[in-house]
Amino acid sequence: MIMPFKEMTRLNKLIHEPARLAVMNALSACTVAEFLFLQELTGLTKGNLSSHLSKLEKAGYIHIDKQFVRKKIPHTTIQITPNGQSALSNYWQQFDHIRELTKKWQKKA
Amino acid sequence: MIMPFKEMTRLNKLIHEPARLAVMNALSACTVAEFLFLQELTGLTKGNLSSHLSKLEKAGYIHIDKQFVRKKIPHTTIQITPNGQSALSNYWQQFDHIRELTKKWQKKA
DNA sequence: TAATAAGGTTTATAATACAAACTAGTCTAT
DNA sequence: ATAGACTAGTTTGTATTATAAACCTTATTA
Repeated sequence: MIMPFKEMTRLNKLIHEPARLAVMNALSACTVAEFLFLQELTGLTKGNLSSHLSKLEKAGYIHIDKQFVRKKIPHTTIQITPNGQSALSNYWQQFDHIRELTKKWQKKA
Repeated sequence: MIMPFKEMTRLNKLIHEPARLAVMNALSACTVAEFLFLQELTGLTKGNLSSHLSKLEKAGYIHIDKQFVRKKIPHTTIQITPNGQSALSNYWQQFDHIRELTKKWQKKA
């Protein structure tokens, strides 16, 4: 019987963290999202959202575009990258697989 | 349309953390488990497992019983508590719910 | 009796999540 | 025209955390 527990401890933690999981899932359904939209969606504080976004960008999972409306007002838009999409779907695939095995293991044990 | 992203950021983090998620799921299928068995199951180092167990115990999710074989050799057994069982099943319920909503949102958006 | 092993715990450290404080510019009221 | 409040974020400080290294106690082996 294959046991899912080692796999569990090796989940992609960059994505697994709840705030980032929320952000990544939201972004995977949007072609593009604004900073404030993401903030409202997730309920995170600005500072917290900002630092999570930085981490995702550093990993190459999202692309952050800072534009200036009429060259003055900052307006940040965020997109998921192909890299980010595939990391997210890998995460879900792995998670679902683990969950299946876990359920089976529960019944056997 | 209900959006799951705020709920996501509020998942029970004590359980959500991968190492502890593994431990809790393993324990929920065992009436009782030994320390070394858990270590092998999860692949965690002793120190790491020990500190995760302490946190789960402090939360009342597990019960740790330290016995001494022939009054000499330590032999630690671990059980999930009713409290822990219900926290775990709440976690999965919430997680599955969130996942459902997420899938629907993906399709709509 | 020195060395190694078993079964853990404690300590040290590096990374993290988070919010408070800050920045830079705009808008409004007086 | 300038004080005050607002917008859209970023940076900084802090408290918590995950992790492994070092340690402890007893038993076993050489």
